[in-house]
Amino acid sequence: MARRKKEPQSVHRKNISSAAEQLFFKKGIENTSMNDIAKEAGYSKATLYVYFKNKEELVGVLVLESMQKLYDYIKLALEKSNDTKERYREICYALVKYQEEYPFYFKMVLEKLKVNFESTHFLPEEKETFLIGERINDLLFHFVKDGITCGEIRSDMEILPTIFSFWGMLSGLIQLATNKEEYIEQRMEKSKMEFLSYGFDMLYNSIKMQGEKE
Amino acid sequence: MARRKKEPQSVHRKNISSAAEQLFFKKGIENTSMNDIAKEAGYSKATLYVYFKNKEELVGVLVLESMQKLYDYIKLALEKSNDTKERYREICYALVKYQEEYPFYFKMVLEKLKVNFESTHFLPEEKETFLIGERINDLLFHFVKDGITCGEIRSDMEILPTIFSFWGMLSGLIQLATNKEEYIEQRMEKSKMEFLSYGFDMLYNSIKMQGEKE
Amino acid sequence: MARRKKEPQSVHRKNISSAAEQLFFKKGIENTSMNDIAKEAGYSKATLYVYFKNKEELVGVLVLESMQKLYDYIKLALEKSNDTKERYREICYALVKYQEEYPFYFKMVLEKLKVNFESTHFLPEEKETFLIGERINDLLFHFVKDGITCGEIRSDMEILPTIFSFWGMLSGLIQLATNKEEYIEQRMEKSKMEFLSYGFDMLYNSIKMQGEKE
Amino acid sequence: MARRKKEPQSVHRKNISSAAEQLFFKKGIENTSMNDIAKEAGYSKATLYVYFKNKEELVGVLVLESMQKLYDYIKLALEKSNDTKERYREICYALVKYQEEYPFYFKMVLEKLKVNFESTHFLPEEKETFLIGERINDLLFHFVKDGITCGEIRSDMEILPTIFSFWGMLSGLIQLATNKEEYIEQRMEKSKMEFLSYGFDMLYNSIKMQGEKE
DNA sequence: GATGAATGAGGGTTCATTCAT
DNA sequence: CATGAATGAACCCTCATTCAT
Repeated sequence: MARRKKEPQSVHRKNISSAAEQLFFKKGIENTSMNDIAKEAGYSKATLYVYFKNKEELVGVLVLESMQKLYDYIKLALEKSNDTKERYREICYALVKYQEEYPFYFKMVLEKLKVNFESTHFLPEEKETFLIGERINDLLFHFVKDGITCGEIRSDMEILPTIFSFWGMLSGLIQLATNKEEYIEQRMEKSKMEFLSYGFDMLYNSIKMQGEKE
Repeated sequence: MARRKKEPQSVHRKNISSAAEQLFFKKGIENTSMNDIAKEAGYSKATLYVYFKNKEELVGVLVLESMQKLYDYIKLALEKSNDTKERYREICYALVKYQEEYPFYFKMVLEKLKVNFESTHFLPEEKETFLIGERINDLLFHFVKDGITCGEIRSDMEILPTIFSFWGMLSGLIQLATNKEEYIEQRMEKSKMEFLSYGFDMLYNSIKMQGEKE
Repeated sequence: MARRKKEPQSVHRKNISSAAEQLFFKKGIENTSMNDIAKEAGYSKATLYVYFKNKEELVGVLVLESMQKLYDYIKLALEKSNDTKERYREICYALVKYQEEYPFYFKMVLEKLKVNFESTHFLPEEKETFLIGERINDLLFHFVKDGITCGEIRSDMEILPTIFSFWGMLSGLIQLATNKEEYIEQRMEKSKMEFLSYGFDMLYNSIKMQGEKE
Repeated sequence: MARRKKEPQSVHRKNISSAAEQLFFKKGIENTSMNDIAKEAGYSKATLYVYFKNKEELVGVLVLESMQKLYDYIKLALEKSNDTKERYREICYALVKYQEEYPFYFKMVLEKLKVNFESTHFLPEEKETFLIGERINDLLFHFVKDGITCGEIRSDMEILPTIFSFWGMLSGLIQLATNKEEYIEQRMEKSKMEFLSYGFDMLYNSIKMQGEKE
């Protein structure tokens, strides 16, 4: 078999992680074996272990990448407008986009990633993932704060619990919309996006300064 | 080994599914092998396949059973009060209780329910359970409708999308609260239940008739 | 593939352990894979794990068996005569026979079997193995004691250290004779057994009551 | 990475074998991978194969080196005294020291030396080491002969078989003492060295000229 | 000469499932 | 009907070794 050209490490890591990503997307993480990934990437199984310590690290890197992307999406969303409601919507759409690109990571963010402060054996990726998570929180924190400052969001909100509630609710909503898309279309005659819009708007009411006209 | 007394199929199915349920709760579905279940139930591994086509079907039946329980919880919750807000809260607590008892099914409800109900062969006495999801929807439908009728819920809500949004959001919220319990406690100095209460209340605002004082 | 007839468990265990024994004999324990054993025994690899928890247990059982055999050999050796020297020789021959049948266990007895009193996770086999070891010690203890009593062995010997020294020395001698057989034949013009006899006799002098004529 | 300065082969071989030796000592031969060695030595894995045909050869060279050291130890031991018993003891201690420094090589010497010296390609400066085993034998040969000459060792001994028997017995004894150290301490209330002394002395009796008072 | 890159072959182990009895 | 017995296929991972550059 022809030996590979000398390319920077990163290229191979990218090749592998891209293959993995695709398969994870198609079949889920658990149902994707290192064998599958190797085949998809065009490497031998053993080679995978040259570039990644193990499957966990591979997943970790992918999660990290996805969170970075999520951060970018949200940052961009916030820059699109100064209007709070507008910005809120953009964030929601950012989340939808994110979950369409990284459906399993989306799930993981909700499930697995139990942040373990004590755990001493953080993988480097986990540490970074955690930090990006915090930065995303910051972004949202300021978004809510600004909204309160300019009188568009109720002033009696506690910011942190609000952010977290939104996290949980929005991701739950998006996930349900995705998984039950067909059912929704049949029963409500709404497309997934229409349904989501409805849900997003509904949720916004819960924080909107009362008396304000939409 | 002495042959088992001839007992109705349903008894064996129950024995097996009960054992499975216990193990699923303790170790999760993926980490419970058919072997484990057989041992716990006191049957031979092969016998499991007499009563269930495969692991998937076994899971399917359990999911259904859990939904029956959820139905009961919600029904009970609605009977506790006539006040809409009160009833809403009771529903939320019912969901929390349900997810604590059946954490994995809860997850599955949100995920693409892999269990293929069509191909599962139910016993006659199990068949009726099949429509359980719809009955839960009915319950909620009437709850919202009643709330609108008596002026406690905004009249411009579309009931079905509202119900579904709540499903997604509440389950997302509960799941996040469960998985990030520790984090929440450290960052917000709120217990899981306090955090959830905050979230539940927040969400209620989104459907509450405006102008109403809480 | 034709299903096996229903035979008692023990038959299969025996089949497997026999195959393993043969392979261990030919290639050593480390170089024998579960795959090899399965093939040799005519079972599938997975079947091995039906009858043995893992490779370690398989080895453990074989070691136990071999020690049982060693015990039998020594017991028999001691019954062959009343003369101390004669009995000593028989013991030596028993050891030779044992090492020819179980060369790798012989090695293990010297190396691996660090008796670990503290270790709580004794495999059952390990416990039994340990006990058989003790019984073998008993046998030898009485042999030496008897020899002293009837004035054929020096009375100033400390029995336990003597036994242990003999264990180490005899096994070392036998092992060397086995591994260097060719070399011995070329350089000394002695067969392995002749060489061993020389060594055995030499060692006997070290405990023989002085002044006694051989 | 900067290419290495051009240094004589022997330097690289030494670097590599030193690294290997350290690791072998720490983790055993089997548990030390070529990867480990490369890292420890600061070379690339592939480079190891420039200087050594394979792992086996690397081990072979190390074994040889260790035998050189053993030779030195024994030579030194013999020079310490003129008294036969004294010299015998020093030899024993030399062996103990050797086995503590090179535990695995010690084992290999007793086992069927798998290292194929014939097919190993030695550097010129390593070639001379090849006959080291014979030279050790010579040393011992003269020791016994001298002992006989001065009437301290029984004159009816055959020298070569005696030497070999000692080899086997002493190494067996030392190995057992090492592996069963804990057991010995508990059962005999002797330290490893005390036990060994007892065994060494016992064995000496077997060659000592009778009638001699110790 | 030195190495980065790659891999074939194999390690032990688990598990859902099947089938003759 | 119930099961003991058996297995194929897969799992993640490791390692000594090779070869083009």
